[in-house]
Amino acid sequence: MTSDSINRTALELFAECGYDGTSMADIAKQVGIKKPSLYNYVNSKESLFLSIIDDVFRSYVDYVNQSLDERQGDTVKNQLKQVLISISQFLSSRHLGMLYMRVLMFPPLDLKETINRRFEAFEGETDEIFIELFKLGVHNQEIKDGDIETYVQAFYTLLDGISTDMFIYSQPKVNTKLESGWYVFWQGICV
Amino acid sequence: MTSDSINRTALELFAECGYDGTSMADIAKQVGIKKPSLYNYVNSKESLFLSIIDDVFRSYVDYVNQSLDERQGDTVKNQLKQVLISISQFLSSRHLGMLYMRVLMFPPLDLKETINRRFEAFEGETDEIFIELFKLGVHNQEIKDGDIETYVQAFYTLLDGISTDMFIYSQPKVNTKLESGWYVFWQGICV
DNA sequence: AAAAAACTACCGACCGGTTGTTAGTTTACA
DNA sequence: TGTAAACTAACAACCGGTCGGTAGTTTTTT
Repeated sequence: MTSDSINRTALELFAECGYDGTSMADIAKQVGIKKPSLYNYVNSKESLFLSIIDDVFRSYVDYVNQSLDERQGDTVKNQLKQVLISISQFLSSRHLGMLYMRVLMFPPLDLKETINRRFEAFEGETDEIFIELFKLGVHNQEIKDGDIETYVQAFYTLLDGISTDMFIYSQPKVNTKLESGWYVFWQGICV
Repeated sequence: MTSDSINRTALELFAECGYDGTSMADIAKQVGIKKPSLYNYVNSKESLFLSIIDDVFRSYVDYVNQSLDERQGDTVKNQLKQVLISISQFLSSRHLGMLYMRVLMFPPLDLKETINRRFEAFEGETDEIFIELFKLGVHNQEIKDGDIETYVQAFYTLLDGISTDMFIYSQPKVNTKLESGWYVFWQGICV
């Protein structure tokens, strides 16, 4: 389907070159049609971009949820580490992850507010999951009895750190950083 | 001086709108001159951008060095936390920090290699400092005797996480994350 | 001290090329 | 034959960058 091809290509180019760095002509060329033909499938560059952003956010949340489901029943330690690995995998699936981070940190200026609103709608979905997970860890006596909120925030920060590193350093370096960050984090909260 | 004003304005716009999102006309307008007059001070958009990037990298390294110098003789714990705070301050000076992160993570595609080369030239300058600091901490029996490289990498990851958060969350939220991240990190490595 | 030359700072007009987008027309398929 | 999807042609607006030229100041020469 041409429509799918347009979405795939737009995702790739927006991720790699940014919103301003991607022209409709670029997209059309890579799809294999002429620029005006795009408008049989798309209302505007802006709406194409926004619809793709929605897909990206949704994929992210789904990915986290799914990878946790698969490990349900496992130790909290293993579940948490699995999340770290899953998210680093999601982000390393180049285009999805790249666009996710790019748009979160540096959205095109005129779309900033729109994007922020859409992001916050997704953000809450993951919060609850982690709070429960850390509570369970404390209950199971895997994790030191302390302020849950502190643990969650520290975990998010670790997550953001690794996410960022994926775009700066090579894959092996990122793995080292993941292992190091996780090691110290777990030392910091385990009983 | 007009030349200074151009540099200040260009830094601001490149940071806020990105390379592709900033036109020479935009810069000129904000400086208060017409576009052709810009070219009395600047050879090209590209060279203007690269010279500003160099300034940004240099500022970053200088800032870290200076904030460490001021705390020399203090406990390693305090010195490390000071670095965290200093860098979050540097990054929160909106435009310098914003352009630093933007260019590191999502450089304009045609300048990617050039920028990477310039970054690596600066990167090494901070490495040595941290290794020595952690070694000192172990020697002073503030820090558990373990793999120094692991500690440094975990610290960098914490740093990157907080840096990233500055662009996603509000200042109070970032402070919470900094405190949480630091608390767990230090718990993870202290004796 | 006066005249000439050089320099600085700036601008309007313009270049070739690209941007997102529309209108009207042809092609392919059911 | 009708409909969907592709096309060509064109649009106004903007892009980075250059040109020739004009004031006003500074420096050099006579």
